Amino acid sequence: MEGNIDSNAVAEIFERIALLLEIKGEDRFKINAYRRVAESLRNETRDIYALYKEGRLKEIPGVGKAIEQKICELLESGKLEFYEKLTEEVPDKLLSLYEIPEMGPKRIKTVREMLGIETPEELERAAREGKLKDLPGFGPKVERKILEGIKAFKEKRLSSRFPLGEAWKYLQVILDHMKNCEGIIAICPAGSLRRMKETVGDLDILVAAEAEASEKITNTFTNLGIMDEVILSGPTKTSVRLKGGLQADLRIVEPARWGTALQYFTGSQQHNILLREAALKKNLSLSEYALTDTISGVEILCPKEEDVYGRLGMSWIPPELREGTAEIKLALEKKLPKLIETEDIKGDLQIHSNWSDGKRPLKEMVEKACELGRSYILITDHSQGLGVAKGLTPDRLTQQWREIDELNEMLADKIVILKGTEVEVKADGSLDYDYELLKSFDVVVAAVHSNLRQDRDQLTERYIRAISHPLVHILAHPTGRLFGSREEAEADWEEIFQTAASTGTLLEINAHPSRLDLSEKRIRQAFNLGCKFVISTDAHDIYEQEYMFFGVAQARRAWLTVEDVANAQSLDAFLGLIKKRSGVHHER
DNA sequence: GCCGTTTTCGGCCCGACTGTTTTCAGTCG
Repeated sequence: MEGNIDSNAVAEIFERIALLLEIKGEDRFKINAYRRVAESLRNETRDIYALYKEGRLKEIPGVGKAIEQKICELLESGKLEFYEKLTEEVPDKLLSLYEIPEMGPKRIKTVREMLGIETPEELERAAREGKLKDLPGFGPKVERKILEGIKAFKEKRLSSRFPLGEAWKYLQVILDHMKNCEGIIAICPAGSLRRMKETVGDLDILVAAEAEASEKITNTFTNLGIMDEVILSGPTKTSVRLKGGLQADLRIVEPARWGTALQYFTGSQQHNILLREAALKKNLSLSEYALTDTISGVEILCPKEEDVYGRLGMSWIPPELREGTAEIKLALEKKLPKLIETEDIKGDLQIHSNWSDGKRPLKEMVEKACELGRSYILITDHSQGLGVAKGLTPDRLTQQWREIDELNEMLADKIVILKGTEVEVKADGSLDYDYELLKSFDVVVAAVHSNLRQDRDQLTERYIRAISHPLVHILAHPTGRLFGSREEAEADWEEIFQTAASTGTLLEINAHPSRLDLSEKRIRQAFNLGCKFVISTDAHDIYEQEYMFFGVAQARRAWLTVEDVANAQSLDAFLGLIKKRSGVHHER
């Protein structure tokens, strides 16, 4: 059973401790230790209770004796005396002051000690009355910036992140706009977009160019059609706000320093910190400009990113793994897994046509799949009960199968079209087609679309019943989340994944950018419980079949390899996986 | 407070930018 404190909740406590210790003026290395553990815990996908019970908490990077004890205390009692003592000294309501731009630990400490300010409201009043500008470390400009910051804070304009798919569309517009600009030797996204994080804070774009070309490139960038305002612009760095609110940063570097610059701007911050620490152990100091020998002071330029990692004795680390977890250690040992790639995907296992709610005829969807080099696809139009999606009755299914047969004949040397369904899981966990009909599909994909707000136990039971059905091969977009409009359904995912593992039901990683479901954390959790996966586009239009790479990226972020993904196998191997499972269950 | 292919003690990423400064502190990524 999952407890009520998960690793995210523990991370939150340690993050708060770090921030409070900063205000208190504690040793900055101790503060970093807490911050690092918080970051590790946010990335931790193993069940923290299990680690605790097995005495393996120290496996979490950054957890030593003292922090291990604190985690134990939290898990046992739900409280932490150290934290409570700390907040007597430094009240935690001060933390909201960190939300205001320009307010860091030193200034928070100052306003508290000199003016007794503890909240944004009190800070705003003092700023309006002009009381801040005379404090040490403040001044008229800081005071004005703080007032502007509070305004943005109140209007909730700060720090909103964009779904990866949206940020990616903006990126395409920018790349398209820049592609004919003279002087660009290389251009590449960096930051969390390059790491394919499911949400993106801002768009970092790196350009390699000689210094003379900088002005022209900058001008091209700031003349973007989708640009709202230029925030700042210099010879090497330009920041703009795009219409819609996303910030985009352009950075121009000389080609000889491309490797270190791309490495630095890709991050994550935690990854960079650990990488730079590892560099220092080899007497090399790493910055975005170069590796510098700390003894001789000689600069080593790295034109390629591979050079940076290579010089540090590591294999190149895929951006999706650069979160400061275990990747640097494994790269040093040259033991990084070979991650799955989009080119490894042999078949797409969720495709809709205008037989149900897809926008295009079956034939066009199949032709696109051929063009993308798929060797098999599964047509998964909706089942009859999903009226809003023109779900198929048995009669219409028969007609559809006739068309599939014809297409299979016509395209026999190119692709195999499998007959499938995205069958509705009803509120009680039963399926929307009867057993006999289900048996006639090549592959059955089950999905929950309605009543996602059932109570937790009911919903869990419903999923388990569906997964345990002997004819269900794949569970589509398992948690039902939709970016910006629907959170993951509340259910006991650990139990559900355990059932999927024991029944051999494959879990879908839905590549559609509005879903990305399972999330990377859930993939990892399911993987640890022994599940296998498929990655499907859930395409409802031709072009959406190209979005496979979004799903593959999430799989990569969860460290999956070809072996973990059923549709990265040949058709025979894939069907073997499915048959084996059905066989086992038919014997019951 | 953590950590160890030079260390169980003595280290702990690096730089840009801004504004308040008289040589640098604070914030940010």
